[in-house]
Amino acid sequence: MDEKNISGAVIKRLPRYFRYLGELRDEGVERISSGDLSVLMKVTASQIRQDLNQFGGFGQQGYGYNVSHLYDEIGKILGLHKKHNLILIGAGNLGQALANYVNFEKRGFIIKGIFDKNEKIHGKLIRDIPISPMEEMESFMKNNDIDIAVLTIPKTEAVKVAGMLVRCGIKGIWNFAHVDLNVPDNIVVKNEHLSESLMELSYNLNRSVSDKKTGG
Amino acid sequence: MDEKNISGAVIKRLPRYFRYLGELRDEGVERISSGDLSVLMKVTASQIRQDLNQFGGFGQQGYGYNVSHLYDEIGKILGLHKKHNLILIGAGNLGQALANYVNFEKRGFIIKGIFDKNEKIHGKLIRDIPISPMEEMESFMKNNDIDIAVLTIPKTEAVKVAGMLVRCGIKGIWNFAHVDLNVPDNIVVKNEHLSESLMELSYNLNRSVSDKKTGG
DNA sequence: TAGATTGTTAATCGATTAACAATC
DNA sequence: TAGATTGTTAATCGATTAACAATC
Repeated sequence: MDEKNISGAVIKRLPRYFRYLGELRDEGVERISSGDLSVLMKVTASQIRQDLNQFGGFGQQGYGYNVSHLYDEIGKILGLHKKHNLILIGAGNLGQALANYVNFEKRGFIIKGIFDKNEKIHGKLIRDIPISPMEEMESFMKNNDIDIAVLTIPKTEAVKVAGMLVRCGIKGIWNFAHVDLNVPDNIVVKNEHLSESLMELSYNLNRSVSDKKTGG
Repeated sequence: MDEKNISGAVIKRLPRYFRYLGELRDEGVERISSGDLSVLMKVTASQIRQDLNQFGGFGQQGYGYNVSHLYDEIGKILGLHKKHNLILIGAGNLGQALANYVNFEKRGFIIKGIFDKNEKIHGKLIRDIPISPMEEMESFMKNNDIDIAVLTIPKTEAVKVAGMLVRCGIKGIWNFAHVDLNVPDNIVVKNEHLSESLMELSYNLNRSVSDKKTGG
């Protein structure tokens, strides 16, 4: 809404800038130039300046960028100054791993509820949050201002559950199921297709040294 | 080695083609045109033809593509016809989740060893594989023809362990630690920075409907 | 053969990099 | 002021889409 249309390529790079700036800030570095940052991050200085300027002039000629200020600004752009309430659907191994990951909470992503259809684990606590039956999801969402659902269930169920979430007014879905969810355009889906990542890695393994190019 | 230089953008799309073709094959579909596949996958037919032609003429004018054959060919391109031996380093929640994920094994990614520095869990079995101390990693790698290491340890340790892996002759690293590993050019690193994904999702949540664009 | 659909070239679009005037 | 470094425009490079001749 506030900014002009920013390309997805730029957005994907913001969290990495955020990470490097956070580390610099923690090391007590006050200012940095696009040139120095480009060496650190192994990207071009031109790209850094171009990217940051999509959002306004955070730098100053002859000086560079104030690390702490730029860090805060990128945080705001990414929406990290706001709290996001999440629910986790699917309390299997992966779901539990994500629920236990404290760093999300530090960034304002708060897991409010955990749901699973397996009644044997209902009531079990994960970081003080009880695992609840799927049937309770709908009313829970109404009462808890949930923005994001994390889907860590098999693909066969994911499509159905995504439909339920949409009806309950979810805004974003972080999808770990290996299936493409078909949801309305105003709902943000971020797929985490780990097996596709591994296949990409596999492809690159078989290339010659010079061809290789991976990372992200 | 065999193919000319293929762009990373194309490679990233191959696993998704592979998935759709696998599903079509399982449904008994024998052939499909780029046009029909483009509708299914929500990409342009032109892109499909362009992508596939990087690797040779898999189709036939007036007919389309043979689903089963194309599936096999893409599998080969991705290196899925070969077995890959993996080790998992870090048997915390996420590591255990990945180790328990059977589908990797189905695609030829076999976890041979699991290592963790926490001695309390040494000897514990995950899918019949005992968790071993880090000290045994080096000799294990020598005796077991390991291609890929899955790094599910905190970022503070990941850099150090990556160095060890390089010295042991690892070919690829699937890195879940939130840090950029600094390894020689001939080693393939695929980063899985989940928190950066979540930030990207967060950014898109705050955009207006029309701006939004996410997915992969 | 006629129709369908590929393989491939050309056109367009978008993203990255280079260059430099503005300015702190 | 002189030097440094941004913000921004222009040039380049790469990726996507359109178009159509080749051909099954």
